[in-house]
Amino acid sequence: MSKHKPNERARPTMADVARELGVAKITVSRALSEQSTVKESTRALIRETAERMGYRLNVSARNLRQQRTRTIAVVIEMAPSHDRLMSEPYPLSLLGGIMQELTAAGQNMVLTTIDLFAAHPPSTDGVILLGQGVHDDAAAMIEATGLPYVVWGAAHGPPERIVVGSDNRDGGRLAADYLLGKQRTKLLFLGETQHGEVDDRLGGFEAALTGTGAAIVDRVACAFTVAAGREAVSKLLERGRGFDGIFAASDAIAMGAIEAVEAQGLSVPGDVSVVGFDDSPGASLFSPRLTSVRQDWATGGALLAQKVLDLVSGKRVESRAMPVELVARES
Amino acid sequence: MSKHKPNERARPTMADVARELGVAKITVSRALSEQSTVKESTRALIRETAERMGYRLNVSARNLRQQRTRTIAVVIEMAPSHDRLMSEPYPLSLLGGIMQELTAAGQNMVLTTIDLFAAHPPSTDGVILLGQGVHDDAAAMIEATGLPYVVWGAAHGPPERIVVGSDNRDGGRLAADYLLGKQRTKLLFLGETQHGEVDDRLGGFEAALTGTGAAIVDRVACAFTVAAGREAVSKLLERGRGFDGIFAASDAIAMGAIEAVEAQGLSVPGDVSVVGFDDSPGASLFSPRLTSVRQDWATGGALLAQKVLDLVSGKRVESRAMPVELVARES
DNA sequence: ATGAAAGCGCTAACAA
DNA sequence: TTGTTAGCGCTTTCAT
Repeated sequence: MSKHKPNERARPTMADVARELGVAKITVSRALSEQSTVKESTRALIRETAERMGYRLNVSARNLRQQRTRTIAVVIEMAPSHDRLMSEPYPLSLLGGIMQELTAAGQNMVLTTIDLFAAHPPSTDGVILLGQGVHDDAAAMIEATGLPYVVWGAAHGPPERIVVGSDNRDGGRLAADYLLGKQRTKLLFLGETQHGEVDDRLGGFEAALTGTGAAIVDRVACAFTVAAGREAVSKLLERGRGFDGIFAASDAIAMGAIEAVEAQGLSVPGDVSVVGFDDSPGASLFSPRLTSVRQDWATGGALLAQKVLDLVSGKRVESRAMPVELVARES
Repeated sequence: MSKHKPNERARPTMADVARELGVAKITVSRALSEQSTVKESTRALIRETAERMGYRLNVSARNLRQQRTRTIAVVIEMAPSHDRLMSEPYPLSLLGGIMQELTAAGQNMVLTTIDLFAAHPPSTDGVILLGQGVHDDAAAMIEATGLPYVVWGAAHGPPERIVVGSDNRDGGRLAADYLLGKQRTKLLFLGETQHGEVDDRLGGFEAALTGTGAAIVDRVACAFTVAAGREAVSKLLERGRGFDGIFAASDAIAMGAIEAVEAQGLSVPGDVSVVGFDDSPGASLFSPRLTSVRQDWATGGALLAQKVLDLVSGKRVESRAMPVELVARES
């Protein structure tokens, strides 16, 4: 019958299904997308025939025709790994929140690194960027694509950029209040302030300290890992203990710091009080159980997703800082 | 000049760039994909012009024309969340291994749930499925798409299905050997054996016990959470302690079990020895530090990615069970 | 080294 | 309720 193609191995297209039934392919299109303008009996027939022939929609073709992809890119700065699980600033639960929301909206999510995104841009309608990168370079790269995008992090960029993040300044304040409540006066800050969010944490911490008698006696730039925290504090302790309280920019750093303190025969919280950040899963498992500032990752992720989808559909959108909460435990 | 379109707001296409320079659009295409058949000077000119005009490749159009998407779908069974971080059978590091490998191959990754995949199939060349689902239903659904796919889990399905997973039977054996070495003889197994991987763990555990004088005295189906582990063991202990060793299908379950044991005034490992599974990040933080069977997630993820890409490019591919390792700690 | 024509598979717009 | 026509933006094929 079909003189066009001698029955190749390839999968059938709408044209094939249409020819089989003697209808126009637009009718097949309408039927399979359940449009009510097609008679229900016709729809059923087409559905069955398509099924029987093994027909599958070619998503690329539809994306091209409709000029949209129902896909959002989530761009992270580096690949996750086992030893970074707890220390990563952007954990699985942030992704979970994003995914939940995108899924509910029927949107797919392509997960990619900043490098891959630059080299092989995927086909997407919008972008969620987790972390601006040092000096905003990641955000600038995304901006250049012209796609709608939102960022997780600190609002240090241009004011028109949509940013969702925790209220890191307030997190710093909470940490300060906790340490002040423990009568700590000589405080140590551990964290890399090149990172906008960490800078905000330090800012809020300092602000809450002014006029209290307590003060920051030292600050050490420090990666988000247990090892980095341990090393930083070990070095400091070699020249004697000049502090009685620590605010660490992540729980991993805090754990490393505590290990270093205890390695000197000192006790936490006896000699030194410690506050971490993130309330990671390990915080309540660690010994001593870690006091930490909790971020609401899941809600943050959901907000990111909502906002980027709103941007895609042309709505106006605003930045948002999410409240944080101090979880007081033993440290 | 351009009489076709009165300079719309839309982004320029290759045709626009071509018209601007008075060349054919195919030349623009060739130049931008750096084909050596185009004179270098022409290439440079086209590159600059495209850049100046803000040209961006339309990936959907290319995907349609080339009949491939450079994208692999990773299908998970449910969205990750904070409280599941440690207990999930498929953690971030598995994803990390997949991502690393796909990224290196210039492939994008779309992360999706089984439901979303069914409702809105993304445009992909292949699928990595994490977990077959109960009764294989997830795998069957993927199979029906006709796309090349590989599965993480246990090789309980049809033999032609490509499966990558840990050697769970050997993991069970290692757990048995450890408990036997601690002179434990009345053993408890905690885990949901509907789950193929867990079933293999139990199988290897039982096999290693035969003819040793030790035996399984009880087994409880149990979700992958701390709470489920705690509850299962609490219930058992209400009628007295009939066991002196526990093999739990995950570290989270093991932690819950230990909490329940200690809540009765018993000690781990004094009265009861416990082996977990996964060696999750919390295992070494927990008190007592948890003995656990470690899976090599990152390598597993990398293998999954390699194999699905091989399938996509028509190569022959085989299933693979990865070695596991017992990490002996305090429990 | 460059170009012209064709068409990937789908759906919007406009008939009938 | 169904059909016709056109075209999304790109790259393959075949010419020049």
